[in-house]
Order: sequence, then C-alpha cells, then structure tokens
Amino acid sequence: MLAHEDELQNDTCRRLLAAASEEFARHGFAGARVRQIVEAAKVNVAAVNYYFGGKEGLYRATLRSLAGRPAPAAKAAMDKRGRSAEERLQRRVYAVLDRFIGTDRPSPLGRILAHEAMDPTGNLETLIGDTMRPEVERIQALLREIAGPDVAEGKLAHAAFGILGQCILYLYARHTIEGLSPGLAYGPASCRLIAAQVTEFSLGGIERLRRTPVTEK
Amino acid sequence: MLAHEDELQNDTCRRLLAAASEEFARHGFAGARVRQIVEAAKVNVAAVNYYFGGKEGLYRATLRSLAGRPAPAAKAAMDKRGRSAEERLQRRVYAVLDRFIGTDRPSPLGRILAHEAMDPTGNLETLIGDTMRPEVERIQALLREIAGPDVAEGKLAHAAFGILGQCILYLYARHTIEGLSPGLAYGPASCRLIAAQVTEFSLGGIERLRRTPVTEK
DNA sequence: TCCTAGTTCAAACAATAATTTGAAACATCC
DNA sequence: GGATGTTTCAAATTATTGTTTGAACTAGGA
Repeated sequence: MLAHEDELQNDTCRRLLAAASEEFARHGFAGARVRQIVEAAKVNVAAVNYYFGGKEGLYRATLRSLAGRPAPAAKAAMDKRGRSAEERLQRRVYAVLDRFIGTDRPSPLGRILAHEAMDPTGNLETLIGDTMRPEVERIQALLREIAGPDVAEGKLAHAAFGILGQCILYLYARHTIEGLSPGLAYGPASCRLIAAQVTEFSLGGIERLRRTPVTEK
Repeated sequence: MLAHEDELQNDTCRRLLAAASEEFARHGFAGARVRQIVEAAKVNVAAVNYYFGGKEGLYRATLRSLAGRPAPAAKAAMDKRGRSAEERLQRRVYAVLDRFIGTDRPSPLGRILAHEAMDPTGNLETLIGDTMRPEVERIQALLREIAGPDVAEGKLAHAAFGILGQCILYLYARHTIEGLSPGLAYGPASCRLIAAQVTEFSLGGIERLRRTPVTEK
C-alpha cells in the first residue's frame, strides 16, 4: 500500500479511477459495486485495496481527481476583457454546463455531486468548497455587475441559485426531460444552446428584479 | 400475503410505509436498508415480506402511496377563476414547491424522485407520468398564456423546465445552499418566499423571450 | 372451550459484497 | 542468474443484508 500521491502514475490506478468515476456517478457511493468497477477497469479486485485501501479510499481519490482539474471550457470563459457582462455570464453558464453536464458525454463530477447532495457521505463539504462555491461566487459577482447596486443581495443570491438550478436540472433530470420533451435533445451542440436559453431567460429575470427593487427579504 | 389494495387498512402497513418513505427518500432504493425501515417503524422484519412480498414490493407500494395523493396546496392553486395568469403561475410554483420540497418538512416524494432520476430502477417512467408530466404541462400552458402566441414552443418548454429547475434545486441541494448562503433559510414561510422569487425571476425571463422572438430551435 | 385464520416474532438462512491472503508473475538491480 | 521488492491474481474469508421459517400469539366464531 503505497501511492496516495502518485495515483496517476500507474496505469492500473488510472483505469481504476476512470471506471470508478463512471460507476460512482451512476449509483453513488452506497450503490456502487467494486466488482463492477474492477471489471470495467479490467483489473483484479485486490487492486482496490492495494492501491486505495478500500472502496472508501477509492471514492475519495476519485473525488480528488475529478475536482482537481477544471474543464477546459472554464479557462476559455476566463478572458473577460473586452466583453459585456451579459456575454461573460453566458460564457460562465456554458462553462458550468460543460463542467457539470458535459458536452460530448455526461460529466461524472456533476452526477457524483448530485448523489452526494442527496445523500451525503461526509465528503460533500469539501466537494462543494472545491467546485460549487467559486462558481456561485463568480456568477453572483457577474449578476451584481449586470443588476447594479440597487438590487438586494438576497435577491441576487436567489438569482444565482436560479441559474445554477436551471443548469443542474438538465444534468440531473436528463432521462426525465428526454421523456417529457423529446425535442430537447442532448448533445455537443445543445449544451451551447441550453447555455444561450438559460442566459437569455435569466437576463430577463435580472432585468425585472432591477425594475422592481423590493426591500431586502 | 394478501393486501395489495388495502395497504392503508393495517396499522403495521401504515407505519411501514411511513418509515419506508423516509428511508427511501434519504438513500434511494439501492441504499435503503430494510432493517432500518422496520426498526424505525417498530415492526418485525418479516412484515415486509408478509405484506409487500419484499423490499421491491415495499418500494412500489411506497411510490404508489406518495404519488397517489397530491398535496393540499395543489387544490388551493386550482381556483383559477378571477386571477391573472401571473398570479396563477405563482400559485402553481408554490404548489410544486409544497408538493416536492415540502413546507414544514421535506417531502419524501421529491427526494425519491430525485434518486430515481439519477439512478432509475424501472419505476421512473410511471412516477414521472403520475407526478411531473401534468405539472410541466400545466406550467407550460400558463406560460403560453402569458407569453402569447409568438414565442416558439421549444423556448416555452425550456422556460418551463427552467422554472422546475429552480424549484428542484432548492430541494436537491438543500444542504449545499444552506452551506453556501446561510441567509436563505428553509422553513414554512420561505417556501412562499421562494415561490415569489422564482415566479418574479421567471416572469422576467418570459418577458424577454417575448421581446426577442428568435426562430424555433 | 376449541378451532381457525391472520398476524407477529426470534432465529436461521441464503445471497451479495467487501476485504484479505498467500502464492505466482513481473521487474530491477547487483 | 539470482535476490529483492513490487504488482497481479484466484480463491478464501468476513461482513452485511434481504428473505424465509416455524413456532407463538391474537381475535372471533361455532
């Protein structure tokens, strides 16, 4: 039992982590089966304990590896200069969709986060801190920029969660949405489309909040 | 092994179903433990098989019992006459929040639905058909009424899902939101507050969609 | 009171899953 | 080539969990 830092050195570890990401994303920690993981990874069962000390260790390592690297689209959304706040918001929404929903294939991170939020295992706090919190803060800052100083902070927070809520619905209710409304297909292009829709919709919401500035709470 | 229709006659069944609702809501079907359920219900283990034929039977019965009765708020939202479409939308949003999130305590139905959506067991279709589909359709109809005939159908569908997404976020990311933004407390009153916020935000979105009617898709 | 059908119970059982083990395979260095 | 440390493997082990069993208990009627 070594490793613990160079989990990505070994090929066995890499395959294990990849398979674990998918299995944990599908079924959450409790529902995931290590046999399923090792079979998908084409690795012997004992490897899990050998490298990670058990199912739980593998889970933590998986979370680390997923939360560690932000998706490529996140960087692309970074170049804020020379663009309107509205445009930057749309890019940020796209980045969220890309990271948590995934463009080509569904992202394990978002799905694991969803399971974790529903049924926490004790890693939720860390995971949120590493992934969601910065996202929420960035979006809220952009909203402030768009809405101006007159809109109450609480309203802005709600709005930020509203935007995230819309994004997350598309992740977590994928089957459901496809069943209810087959037209709204998922795919590489539709991620961009959804970003546009969500942004448009939310800009309207912000605008209205600005027009009717009620007292805080 | 009788029952199967009069599940609510027997006191043991009632307690079993109540405990099962909570346990399945917490951990989903796979993660739920029948021992946990029977312990909470103060009932012998064998009762599960005796009355419901097993864990899966109990699960299905639980779903039936939860999907069967719409929350009281749903009826209150029904009296459409004499109110503006905007007002009716807000009432409908409140009804959704009340049914799926719960006013006083978190609703098992919504939480089970979330697990089911993440990791379907084969009961998802039925559950959706019984609970979500009518909700989506009603909201979409209201949105059409508000938006007028010029907004494309696909946009309205997105908007309806956007509204649901906002509602659902508050259900499924409860811990997360409380952690990120302690000010936004949950409670009997806040359900109404959230309904107001979501409606306000969404009306703005609709308005904007109406102003910028792009071609379908 | 006895009988019957329905229900509850503690304990046994079977099935599934995670973990461990000890030997075999592999690589690396001398 | 042999010694040493690491990795892989199939099989055994332990733990957890759903299900079954057969006896005990209860209530209602003949």
